[in-house]
Amino acid sequence: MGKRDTNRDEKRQLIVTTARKLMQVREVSDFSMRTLAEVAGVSSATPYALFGSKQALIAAVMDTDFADFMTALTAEPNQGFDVFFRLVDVTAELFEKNPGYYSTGAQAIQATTDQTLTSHFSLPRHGLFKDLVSDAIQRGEICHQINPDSLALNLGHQFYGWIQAWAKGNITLPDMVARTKYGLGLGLAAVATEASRAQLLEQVVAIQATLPEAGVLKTKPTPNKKQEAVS
Amino acid sequence: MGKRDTNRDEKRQLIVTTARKLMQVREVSDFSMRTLAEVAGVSSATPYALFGSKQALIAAVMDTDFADFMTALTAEPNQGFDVFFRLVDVTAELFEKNPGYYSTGAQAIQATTDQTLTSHFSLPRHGLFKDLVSDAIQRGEICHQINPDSLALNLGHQFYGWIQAWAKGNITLPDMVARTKYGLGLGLAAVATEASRAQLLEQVVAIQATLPEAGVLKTKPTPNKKQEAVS
DNA sequence: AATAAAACTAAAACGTGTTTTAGTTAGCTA
DNA sequence: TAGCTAACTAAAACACGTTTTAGTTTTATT
Repeated sequence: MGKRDTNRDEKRQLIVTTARKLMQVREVSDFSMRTLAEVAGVSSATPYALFGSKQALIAAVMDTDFADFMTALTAEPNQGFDVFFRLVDVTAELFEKNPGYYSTGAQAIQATTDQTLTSHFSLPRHGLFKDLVSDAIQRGEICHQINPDSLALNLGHQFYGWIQAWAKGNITLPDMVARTKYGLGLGLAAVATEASRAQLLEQVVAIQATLPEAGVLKTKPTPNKKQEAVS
Repeated sequence: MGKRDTNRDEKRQLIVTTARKLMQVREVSDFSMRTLAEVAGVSSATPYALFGSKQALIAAVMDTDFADFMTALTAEPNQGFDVFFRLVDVTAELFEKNPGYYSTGAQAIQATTDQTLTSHFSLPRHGLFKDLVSDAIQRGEICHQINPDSLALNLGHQFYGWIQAWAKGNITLPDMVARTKYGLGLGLAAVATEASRAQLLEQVVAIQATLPEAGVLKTKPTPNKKQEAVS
């Protein structure tokens, strides 16, 4: 690798690092490409030359932490259905440490129409779910008619959806945990073999008791930004 | 209602109608507030005075069709678990008639951070699901420990998520139907009483057979918009 | 009819993401 | 060392959503 490439990589790193800092200061909107360029001491055209778009840049930022994310997820002992629930807990713990960061990232990922970006994140997550499902099938906890791919996709879909709801501020983090566990619990209970099923349903009903009513959604009044004329 | 209000309502109607026309011409981006104002023969400030934001306007547009949507959904005979599956079919049929329109609308609804707008759409849908679940409980098809509110929210969440995936172009319409039915089928099978459960699982497995592999996601190459210098 | 209030307009402005242009720097190669 | 090329810069520009300003019309009230 020549020095040219090295310099480019260093600049990429610099921009990614700066972007991460900006993403962590809570307010999602406090992060424009112009201020990023200014803070990083770089032309505002450079991030576009190096990453292509704001979303691609954010993806690159999150990518650096993604390894940590995956190891945090897979570090858990892998036995029984509880591993799915622990997955949710671990994710929530991670989010709690850096809410602004993950919220910004999740929203950016979801806002993009670039398929490569989304699959870049969805595929590893899907792989993890698929492995967990396959293991459960082999342990005889899930009936063998089930295609790991299809089930994993459904579980991942639910997970992802509630994460997005949290990122948008529609639900709190504990709520996200409960609703995700509820969804995963249902999906698993449906295909669980008789032995595991009863216990799973018991857990689901227990979670259900902690859920707030759906009607109680946070609602703000219509944003009426017209201020009255000051006489 | 005085003439002032009448005029305002007429102007609202005019803008909504024009907006719907623009939304139907397929390309989501072919719809800027400036062109809308121009086509409607109205100042570009007027839609903001009357609706507040682009998203609110789109919500208003979709609102006019929402009644049709709900009647189309509820027109189906309400018996057995099949009603949930028919719900998905009816939605897909509606989407197929006007893909650009519903796709634009769904994306706009999802992009907004305005809670009132989202709940405006999620609440009636949630109500429908809740009613269906309650009915199923009373018919003894779903065990009575289940809280209709919680289950309905989960089913609606899955439904909504796959609709969004379709609106973003991540999956095809038949795929949306299959994956949604798969998800609903699982959720219902989990809580179905013994009698209904076997049949439901059979249907789920049948749907599963039609699902494409998760790995086969549409992927485009990274958007490399740099064109080469023309010598 | 006179006046106040509201609705609407045209036009400019702001802050975005993004692209383009033209010029400069820095590394590589002959 | 000389020259080529990729990388970078500064600055302007574009289109967008949105807001503001100031002026004009329309309606309701007295």
